[in-house]
Amino acid sequence: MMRTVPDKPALEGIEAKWMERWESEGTYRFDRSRSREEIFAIDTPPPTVSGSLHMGSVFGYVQTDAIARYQRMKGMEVFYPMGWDDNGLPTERRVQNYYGVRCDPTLHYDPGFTPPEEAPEPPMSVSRRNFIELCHGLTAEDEKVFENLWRTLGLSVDWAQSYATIDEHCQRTSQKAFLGNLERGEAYSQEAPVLWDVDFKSAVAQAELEDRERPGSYHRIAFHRSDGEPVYIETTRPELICACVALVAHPDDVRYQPLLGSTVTSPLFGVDLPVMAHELADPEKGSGIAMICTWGDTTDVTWWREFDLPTRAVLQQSGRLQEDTPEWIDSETGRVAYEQIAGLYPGQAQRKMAEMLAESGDLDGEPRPITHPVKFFEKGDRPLEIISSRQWYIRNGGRDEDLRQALLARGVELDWIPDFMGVRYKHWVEGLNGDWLISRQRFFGVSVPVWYPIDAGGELDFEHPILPDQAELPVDPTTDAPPGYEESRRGIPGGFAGDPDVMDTWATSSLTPQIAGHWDDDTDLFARVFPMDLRPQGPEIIRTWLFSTLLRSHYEHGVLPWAHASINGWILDADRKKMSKSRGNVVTPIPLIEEHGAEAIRYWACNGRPGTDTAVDFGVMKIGRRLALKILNAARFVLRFADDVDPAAITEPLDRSMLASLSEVVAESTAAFEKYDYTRAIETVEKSFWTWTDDYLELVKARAYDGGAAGASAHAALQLALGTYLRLFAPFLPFVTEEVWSWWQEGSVHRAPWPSVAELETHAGDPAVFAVTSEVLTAVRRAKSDARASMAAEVASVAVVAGSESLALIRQAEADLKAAARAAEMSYSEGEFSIESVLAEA
RNA sequence: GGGCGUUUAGCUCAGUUGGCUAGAGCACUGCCCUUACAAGGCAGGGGUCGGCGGUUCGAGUCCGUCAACGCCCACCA
Repeated sequence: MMRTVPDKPALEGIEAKWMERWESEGTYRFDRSRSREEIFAIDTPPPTVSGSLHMGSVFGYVQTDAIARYQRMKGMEVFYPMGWDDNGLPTERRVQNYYGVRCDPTLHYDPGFTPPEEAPEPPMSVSRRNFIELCHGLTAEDEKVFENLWRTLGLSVDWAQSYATIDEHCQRTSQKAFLGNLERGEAYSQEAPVLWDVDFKSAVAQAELEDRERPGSYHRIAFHRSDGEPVYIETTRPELICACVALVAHPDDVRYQPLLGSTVTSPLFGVDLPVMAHELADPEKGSGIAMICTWGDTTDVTWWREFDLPTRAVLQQSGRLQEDTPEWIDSETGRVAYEQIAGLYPGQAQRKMAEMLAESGDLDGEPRPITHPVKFFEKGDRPLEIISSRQWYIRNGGRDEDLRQALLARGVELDWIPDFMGVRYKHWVEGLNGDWLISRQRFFGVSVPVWYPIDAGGELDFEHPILPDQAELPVDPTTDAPPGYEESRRGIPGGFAGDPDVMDTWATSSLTPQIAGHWDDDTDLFARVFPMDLRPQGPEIIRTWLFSTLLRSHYEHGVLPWAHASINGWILDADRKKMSKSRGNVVTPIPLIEEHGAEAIRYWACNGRPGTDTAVDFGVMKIGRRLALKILNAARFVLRFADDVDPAAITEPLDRSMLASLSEVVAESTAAFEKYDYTRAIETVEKSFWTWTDDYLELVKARAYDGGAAGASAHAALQLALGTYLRLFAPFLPFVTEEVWSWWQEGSVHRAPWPSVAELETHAGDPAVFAVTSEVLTAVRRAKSDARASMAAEVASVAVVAGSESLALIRQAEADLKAAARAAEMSYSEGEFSIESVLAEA
């Protein structure tokens, strides 16, 4: 092959060049003819495309790519698809803000609709179908931005395998899996209290909650015993007194023991309430006795369940108190009081209640401001309320000890990288307190694929849902008629009603192995890639994505979805603060790539260990760029000599010694990669490479220029080493290694075989020759540096004092050493190691 | 309140089953245009390994404890 080494090698332009070449040559195309044992399958996280690009996106994906590239060179066929998570609330929210629209499912589809140039204020209402079309359009744009980023970074994904969680294939997979869960009794619907976001008007799941510290006020309020004596409770939610069903105190609390089993009446409303005893009532909190409402918090739900208390729900899905006076408030004064707060939001109602209670004398003192944790939907802006509603659930072990134990066992079976991440999974599963709520009262998602019969009285029969035919999937029950019904029977007695809900994003993305592997329509492919090898992901979604994927696989296939889970760390800014939009310290990757180059960004990412928080560090990126440049320049030197080299010509002890060291590096790097320890791998290779360029290249330079048999040995050794280093660096620095490889080798370095000890060992000698020779060279350099002389300064003599074994090693490389040190004479004597260099007169 | 992780040079980090004077890069200092590389090279200074206590012939490495920071979880009266 013609060798084409540029005169002035540069990094500029090579990224774009190889990005295109890899695509056109199908370098990373997956070959599905290979058997399962020959395939390495990766369950890539589908990024939320409506989210912003940030360094966290870059970090984990590059690390995974390094592993993928290693596996590919090792000879595995790598199944490395990319998905986009476009389904769900984040997209809806982005579309609402971007176009200034809101979805109103009661409107009819407008085929000619185009959104206004400027987002209108207030937002305009559009039909469900128009809204969904806007979602599809915007996510398609967002996906292009992400794909461009991934390509720029050099991710070796097979773009032919891409999927999007809202596409038809994903919807079909998601609905099929749901119907399987339903058939086996793993999914069910139930009318129950749920955590409700009043802005999104949707239920949310336990995994999507977060606590936020919020200001509140303790109101000390009198309830009344039958003898007229007050019983004071302290509450932050006086507006829920109208929904109170009981009071509760600790059974051992002597203050309230006399009250247990008696009845008190609520202030203003005059409702009779029993006083109960429960261990969860904390004598230290407030006055030690609390009111139970339906429902102010999750403890209320617990008490309500355990005591089988009546349901007195007043909060509506809108977040307002209901307009009509509840029937349990049956006194005239009670009704008058309720009318004051009817239809208000909780905050307004609370202020009104405080006024009314002060007036009636039931408020003791002023409300006392406090700060307390309040449950929020992680993407929400207002506190969650608890309301009663019918929702779909998948059993997850939260209410079934056997299942919980089985899922904990799966967590133990999984290989966690790093190990301690398994603990997070364990604690999450142990802490589950309810089944997984998967239905959402939203629009841009996969429909819950069921309909309900409507009886003659107009009531929906939720116990006997009508299911679709498999062949019809995916279905949208809000527009499609169920099997055996005409569309005209929708919503009428004796007809049917479609379930209006969609499934949560996680209900679909928990099936990424099944989606990517085409479980529903390509059993041959699925058998070749499933169970997968690796799930790389962030730590914050262990409780969601990892857990739910494991659960679905456990149900559907009875196995772990993958053998290994690699959890990356957090990205921190220079001040070691976690990056977040609210802090305003997010660093976006595109400008960084433009400034430092993709290789530099990759180098930074590959130096972040799994599970270890990593700071964005421009210094590290700079080093990566320097390394890439060094590879170019070193290669230019190596390849300036003979075109045809013969490895059999490698006879010089120094050359054979260098190759022996390199062989150790190959072994160490391979062992590290086998343990998914890519940082160890790059570290080992990099350290060795710098020694190679700084010492070995300097030592053999003169001999290489001189030629002859000794020169031929150097030429061959240099090329053998270069070819090895390029392959060792290829997983990390794919562009520069490919560029140099193309100067003198056929094919892609990324499809070249991973270096082996076997290919080097026949040319390897004693690694100590190179090591000790380097030491002597360093000592001579130090002498020159101390003398403030140029490294090119002539040295009259170098006196080496060392042990006899070391002396013997050094003598083997004497000629190289003299040339590199510019030394006229070398002398040797036995003793404590020391080097004495006498510089020649200037 | 519970759990996990981190704490090593000014900065970012290595330090693999406990073993010679604790390492790298950046930054800093000095020298050097040496025909692969000046967006470079060579050399150098710099740390009582968060505190305390313990095990051991020997501890950055193991155990206990405390502290700071980060993250996760927790029943919000």
